[in-house]
Amino acid sequence: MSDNLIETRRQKLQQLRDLGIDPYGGRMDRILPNRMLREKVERLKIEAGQTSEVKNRVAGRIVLLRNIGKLIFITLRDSTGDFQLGLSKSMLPENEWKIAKLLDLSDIVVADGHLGRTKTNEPTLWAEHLHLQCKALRPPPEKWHGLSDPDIRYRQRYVDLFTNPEVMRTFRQRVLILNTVREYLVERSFLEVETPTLQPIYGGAAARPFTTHHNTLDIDLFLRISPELYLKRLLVGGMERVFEFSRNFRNEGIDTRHNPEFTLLEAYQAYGDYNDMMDLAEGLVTCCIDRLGGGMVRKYGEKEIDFTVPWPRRKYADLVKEFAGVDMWDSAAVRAKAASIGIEKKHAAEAVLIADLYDHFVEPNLLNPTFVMDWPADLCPLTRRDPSDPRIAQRFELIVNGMELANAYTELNDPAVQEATLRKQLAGQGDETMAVMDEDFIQALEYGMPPAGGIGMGLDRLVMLLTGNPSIRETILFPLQRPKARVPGEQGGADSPAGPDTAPGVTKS
RNA sequence: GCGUCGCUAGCUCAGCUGGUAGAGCAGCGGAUUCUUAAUCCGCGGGUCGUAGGUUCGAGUCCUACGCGACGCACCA
Repeated sequence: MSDNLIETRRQKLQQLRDLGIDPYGGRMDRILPNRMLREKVERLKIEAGQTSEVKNRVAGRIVLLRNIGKLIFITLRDSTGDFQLGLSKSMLPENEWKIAKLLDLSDIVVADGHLGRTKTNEPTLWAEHLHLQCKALRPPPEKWHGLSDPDIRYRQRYVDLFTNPEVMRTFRQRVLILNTVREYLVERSFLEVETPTLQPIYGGAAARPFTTHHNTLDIDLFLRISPELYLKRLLVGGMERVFEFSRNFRNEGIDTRHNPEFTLLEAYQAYGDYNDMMDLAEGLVTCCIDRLGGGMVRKYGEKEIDFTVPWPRRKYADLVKEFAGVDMWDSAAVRAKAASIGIEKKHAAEAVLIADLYDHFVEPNLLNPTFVMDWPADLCPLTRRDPSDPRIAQRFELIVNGMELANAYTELNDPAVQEATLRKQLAGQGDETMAVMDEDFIQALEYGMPPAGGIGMGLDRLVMLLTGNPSIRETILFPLQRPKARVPGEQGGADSPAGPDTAPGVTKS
């Protein structure tokens, strides 16, 4: 049936073998990335129709193939871009010309030859030798429209990456952003650390966890929802500045801003406070934008977001007053306003109602980066209270396009207050999946933690905003998808590769 | 979990108020030494997401289920 396309390629594979050619290639040195080849053609000032004497090697996947008989033009793609390869019957050894005639879209090749430009001025490597590096058995998607079905794009990201250059570009930019964040912090004496992903007690955020089990110890464990409590232990230990790129796992819904596993930057700075974290956030993001290029005013869908610093630092209460028209300390007004939008939780703490008003009226309306600071203390169990007003906690969220990009505190380092707020938090949440008190964390605080500022920044979301992608799934290489049911008897499939019963000893680690 | 929309060839998509499936690209055969989504001539390719139902007749209408996208809820 539909295996005709694959069967045809299998036959070509056999023809290649009959020619004495290994269709799966091997080691190749001195490969120049396509972007460098392009730059080189510019530097050599080669004119249309000319070919230089300099020899080069090109490698890539065939994404376009134009067969003109005794002349074949191939567009090769690598992660840096495309480059044209010219194959001429008169320039290739006889056997290699036979390979050329058996090439298909998606095959991977290496070629040696001279850089030049065609008569139509296209930078081209004219091949003297052609090396087949991998015969592709499956055909690529449509060459003009590419692969657009999001389902297939996410499940078969490998096809998405070599088919859609803008996808490759996003993930290369993600690498640049993460490297920039790392360098920025390392330059400022932050130590990059790794703390447990498997935790016997989870905390540091409010979310349902994934659970797992360790067989030998016979204990249940949780995949971390946050590294916060471990990083604070390091402050106690004397590491004054620490950060971690933390993969967090939250057993919650999936939408354009949430993936069950996501990457959070968490950083802590002893003797600092949340004002330092605002400076840090501005510095980090600005530095990333400088590296990416494109300026501080960036397109995001139909909108434009202005990242020019300094970003407004607004008080939570002022914003609630401005957008909801309510004094958040006026209990009756808060309840009335909440009721007016259909929020009527009889037993809800007042802080929860205030948060509902904020979520409804304020947050969606903040487009440009805005620090929302000084939150109601009852919403912030891990945050230091304002010395002059205990109702307020020294916390901010950084909001961009109505989305929480970062969350930061002046950290609470009073063990007595910490224990009290955590117990209050636990009491308010009757859900049996909620955390138990982390006694060791309290004990650590009793040994003494320096005052500190701490921040958590969603790196996937940062990549969304800076690359202009509307969904977090466009910034995560393999976002979670529900597995498709296998058709009995069908080989392969588009699912995630390894099942749970993968034989031991086959992994590299 | 709820709602809306979608699922037709390997890919991108048409297919009206029900009448028995189409295009482009890819593929196959042929021509072609400067193409750029190459071009020209010819050819093959489908369990219309799955299972039921209505009907003389279903890609089209109905029901259920599966998967996805978006929105809502959840995510302090």
